[in-house]
Amino acid sequence: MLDLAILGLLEERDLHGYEIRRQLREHLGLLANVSFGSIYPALTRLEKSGAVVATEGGGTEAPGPAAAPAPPTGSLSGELAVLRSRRHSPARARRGKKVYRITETGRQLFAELLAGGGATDDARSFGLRLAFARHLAPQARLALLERRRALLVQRLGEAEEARADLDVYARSVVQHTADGIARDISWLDTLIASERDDLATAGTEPVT
Amino acid sequence: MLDLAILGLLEERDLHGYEIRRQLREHLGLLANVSFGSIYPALTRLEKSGAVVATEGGGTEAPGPAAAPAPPTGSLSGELAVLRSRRHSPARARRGKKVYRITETGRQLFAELLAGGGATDDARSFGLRLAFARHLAPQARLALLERRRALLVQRLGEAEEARADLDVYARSVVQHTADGIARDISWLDTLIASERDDLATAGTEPVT
DNA sequence: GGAAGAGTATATCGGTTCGATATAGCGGTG
DNA sequence: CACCGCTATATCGAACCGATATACTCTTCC
Repeated sequence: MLDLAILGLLEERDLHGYEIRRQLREHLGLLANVSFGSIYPALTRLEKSGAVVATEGGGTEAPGPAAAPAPPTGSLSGELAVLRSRRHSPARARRGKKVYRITETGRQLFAELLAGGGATDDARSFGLRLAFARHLAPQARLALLERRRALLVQRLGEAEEARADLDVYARSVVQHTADGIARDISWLDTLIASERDDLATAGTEPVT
Repeated sequence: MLDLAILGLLEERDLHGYEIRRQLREHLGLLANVSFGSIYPALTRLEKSGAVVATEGGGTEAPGPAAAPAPPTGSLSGELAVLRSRRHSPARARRGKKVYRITETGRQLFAELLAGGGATDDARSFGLRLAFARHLAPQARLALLERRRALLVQRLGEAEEARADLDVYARSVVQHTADGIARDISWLDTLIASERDDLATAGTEPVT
């Protein structure tokens, strides 16, 4: 689900496809190494479903190397300005750069995906969800962590049942993977403890 | 690349689709949790390319050399299924059960995939390759491990470059992932050392 | 000054995998 | 004997990837 990742980035600023990919690779490269063959179809998809809108931005923005296409905070007027400039100066606009903005529908979808909506159990989805967990309510965050923990514990149990007649290499791979899951679980434990701590102190000491 | 996994299993005994899935889940469940939606197309694919042949139904064993579908030592359910089906439905083999056998072409393909033929860099492919590494020549095994190690070291380096302005959650995920890669590397180191050791003792002490 | 190359940007194609679903024979149990 | 769960094969749509095509812009070097 890279819809989640895209919406998460758009939640902070408007971006175009190329920038989205760069940000993902730069910040979450180990977690989500996405290709254009995924990004652009995903954006089209999201646009079709109304979660984002594309503004044909030919914006004469600062052409610096790190030029973030984020418009000034006056969002509506910015949008109009872009449209107007597009209308008035036709041809240029560096080959139809499409800047995407998240909509209200998109924010709802994001919240739903984040909370575990179209729940896919793979590590990447979870990692992505957790990476955007600051957009989640504290108790939802805790629920996410605990759901993940329960899943991993179950998986580990199933794996332990049938550790069978494997040769050295296969056994080593399986053992290493299992160790990795155990490590994930104890990592989750520290996160869960920290969350609980936050909840408790927020509850008992509302004033600092 | 689950072609690799399928061929690897068929390398040992003839199997049908359902059994292949079960074996994969049972033995390598953490590594390759495959669904039927992948298995059957893959088998069709492999059959079309001549890597495997399908023999309709239960009976008719051992016309070819050495590849009897049921060696008596295993006590595996596949064996039992074959025996059961043979006992209860002699000629018809319950709704066209297709048993697949690997061909010489298939063995070549397997060797090629194992050595890193259609090289995909994901963890699963590598895990699968290593799990079947006993079919590999010692130096090819070593090369596989070292290639993987180099890749992971590079990835880790790239990730370290850009550890930037992330909030607690995103940073935790990224850090945890990076730690996992570091752990993978040191695991590979022990495997590499072990392989080198084997090579050395095999070289200097050809007689045990 | 202009050719070459690197970087920015969007898009499509074929192929693989997944999850869900359909179908159907079979064994055992209430 | 009717039902349930297991065995077994198969297909569908959607998602993702890697490769590839296209085209514009900016810098660099001769």
